[in-house]
Amino acid sequence: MNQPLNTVSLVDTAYEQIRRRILDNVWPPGHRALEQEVALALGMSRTPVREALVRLENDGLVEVVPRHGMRVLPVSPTDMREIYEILTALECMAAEIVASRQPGEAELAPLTLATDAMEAALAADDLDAWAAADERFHASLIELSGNRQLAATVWNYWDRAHRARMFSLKLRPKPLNSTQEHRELVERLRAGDGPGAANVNRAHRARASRELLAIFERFKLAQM
Amino acid sequence: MNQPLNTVSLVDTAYEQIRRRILDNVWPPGHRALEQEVALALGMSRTPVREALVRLENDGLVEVVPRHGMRVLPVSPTDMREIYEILTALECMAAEIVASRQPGEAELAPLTLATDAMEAALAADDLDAWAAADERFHASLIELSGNRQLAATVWNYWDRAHRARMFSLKLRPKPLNSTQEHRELVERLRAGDGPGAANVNRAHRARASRELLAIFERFKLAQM
DNA sequence: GCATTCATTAGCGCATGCTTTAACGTATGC
DNA sequence: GCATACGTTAAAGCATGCGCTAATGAATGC
Repeated sequence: MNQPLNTVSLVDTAYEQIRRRILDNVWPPGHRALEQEVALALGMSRTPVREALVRLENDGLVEVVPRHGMRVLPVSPTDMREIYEILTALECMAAEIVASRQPGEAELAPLTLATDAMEAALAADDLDAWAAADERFHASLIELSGNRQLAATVWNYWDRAHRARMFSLKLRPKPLNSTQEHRELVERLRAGDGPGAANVNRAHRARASRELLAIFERFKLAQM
Repeated sequence: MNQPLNTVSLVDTAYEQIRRRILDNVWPPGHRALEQEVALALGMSRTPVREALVRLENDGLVEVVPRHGMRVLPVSPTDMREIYEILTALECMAAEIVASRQPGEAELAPLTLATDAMEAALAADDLDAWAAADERFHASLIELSGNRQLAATVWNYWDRAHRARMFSLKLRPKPLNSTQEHRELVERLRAGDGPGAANVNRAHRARASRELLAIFERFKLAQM
């Protein structure tokens, strides 16, 4: 049994399926499953599942313990702090790179559009749409940097923090400051002010990180 | 055949062995080998080799192409630039974190010792020792940050850049500025000056990166 | 000679099976 | 009752085998 012409390998489907279940909290942090069970659930043999688990372990989403199968890893407050430090550093670097390129309006359009969408979503009280637009903003910034490896690393850490972010979305105060901070960042980018852009973004991330961690502590989401 | 009590798994040994061969340039960039060949070379079956290759591909060291086995990935000048941007961002963040902790002399000792060792190696004209000490300096700084995920990411990118760094070592001018820059960085850390430490480190990295890329271009190490 | 078709082959995706051994329950001793 | 020893079980590490298919080269047509 091999993958026909234009179908993906079982390893890839296993990887995607397991990843989705984890990110969507279908398999919440702490969830355990034996290789055999996963294989059964996905309708394949243990071999491709094992390979997918190797990748997911590498991504920091699961842990594989020899006689106990896989375990979906929780994200502790410490993990979140560490991840946000990394994301802050990388995003500031991205902002500096973009600013030093003196981007034109065409390049900056995705950023302003995403910010507009955030404002609209906030007005419509649609938190999910707000989160999606916010994500688009930051994704666009990263992509504008042109650094593909940086992008790959950022996506990976975003995945790790995804569940916690989604969870906090409903618990935190309305994200009223973000749009203004985004507009300031775009302004710095437009002006070609690298250090300024980095500083605005650092402050933005520091605030968001502080708020998120506060919620974490308050709701004891140590098992998230 | 299974791993007895305190021996590592074949997957782990395969991973380490292949990684070593790549980093030590025994298998240079572009080197290709079929799964079966690798398995034979390491005295095991294809299964553990496949799993090791998945990890190595994730690390960005090799590429696996279905009918052509693994291929050791070259590091292009673009890759190097991207990697150095990432390393700069993460190391500056580490420096800021360390500085903000107001580290005592005991904590800073590994940094000063490594810098001393660099100076001694330079006086003795021992480039390998210099590189090892330089690596120790940067490793200590990262570890002092206490951010384990940041450290893991940095190690990974270091691996990627390792071969190019080793190669350039013999081609570049004597690294005379580094020790002084390191001492300035330690001074900023000691003073608890986070932004200052980050700036010093940024300049340090920017210079090193510039020099390395210049060598790259000059010697057309596109296949490194 | 160059393109196209076809036959051959071998590389690998995946399933399966074997073996080891850690985990757990049970029994025994104190 | 608690600890220790022992037998049982099943999870997973790894080897192997099967079948598919892409790659290669030969054969044919132009």
